[in-house]
Amino acid sequence: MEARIEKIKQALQSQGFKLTPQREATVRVLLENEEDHLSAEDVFMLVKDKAPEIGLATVYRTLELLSELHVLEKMNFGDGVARYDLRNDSTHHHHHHLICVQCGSVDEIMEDWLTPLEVRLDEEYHFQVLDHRLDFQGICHRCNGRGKPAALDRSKTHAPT
Amino acid sequence: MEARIEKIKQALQSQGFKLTPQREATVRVLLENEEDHLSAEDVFMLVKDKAPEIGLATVYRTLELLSELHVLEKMNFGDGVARYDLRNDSTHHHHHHLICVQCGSVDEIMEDWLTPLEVRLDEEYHFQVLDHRLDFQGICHRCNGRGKPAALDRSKTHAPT
DNA sequence: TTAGGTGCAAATCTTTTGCAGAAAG
DNA sequence: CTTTCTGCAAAAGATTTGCACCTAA
Repeated sequence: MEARIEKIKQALQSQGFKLTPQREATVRVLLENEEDHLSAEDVFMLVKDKAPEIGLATVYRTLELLSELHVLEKMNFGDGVARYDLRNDSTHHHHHHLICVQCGSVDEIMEDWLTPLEVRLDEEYHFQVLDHRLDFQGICHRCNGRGKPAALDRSKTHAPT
Repeated sequence: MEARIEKIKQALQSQGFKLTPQREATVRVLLENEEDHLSAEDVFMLVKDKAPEIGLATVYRTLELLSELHVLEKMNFGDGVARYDLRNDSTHHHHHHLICVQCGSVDEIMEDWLTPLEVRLDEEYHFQVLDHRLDFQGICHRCNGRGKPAALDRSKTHAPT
């Protein structure tokens, strides 16, 4: 935990930004809720517990800044709010989501299934892939009663609102 | 063109809705700009040429209604506005987008590359896929100077704003 | 002391909604 | 007539911005 904060601190400082108490509180909230896909409002309410004087605008500015530094990923599941996801270290981050149309949950798959496709894109479409995102809409294991699959054991979940 | 409007009219009427002049003008704009991914505002401005008295709220209501009828697909590329895409007939629609981080263009791939993955999702993740969406961020053929690939000849493009 | 940061409130932008009147079956 | 639909204006909700003050190298 501390090591990851230190790393984020360095990412900020390398670009001339500071890890202020407000930013640190925000980062801690993100680290503590890494399994979820929090919205700015979610983060704001959680940060208020640690630093009640913080303003919503500061949270937005922090999330925006961390997104630009590629510490966070800003994403949109179509529910009207942006959600943010910490990127794991320096390794490629793969965004494969299982979005349940019934309960609204979002599970995240940690495997990368797209490398072969990226090769094809380069060769057949002359497109140089920098990042990707893959979302599936459907019925999750909770709603279809088939039980939790072993493959999801290391997944992140964003519970429905 | 007329045949497709007739089909949409039937989709509306089968659910007790009418193809009003405003809705028809909206649908015609969508048909005439099928290669683009228009926002509600885009559609509104184009519809005004045909029917200057139309209100923005009507456009929003029409787009929402057509999305619910699965005539349109509502999507979000992270630029702050919802964009709409006509679905092709009754066949499955595959949403594979090449989003250029440099010029902002969005090309659409019409192939479906994900069927094998959907099988795996069912078997390994107990997730029943209803729909999917795959976005790649990167540098497009226009920006990297490698020329237009033959594979893109039947693609849709949403030009940068 | 100087650039970066913050909180607050106001502003902006997209989208939705209430309402009274219009259109269609 | 009764339901659906429309335009307008107002409202709502998310995000951004202007500004005066603050805080660290």
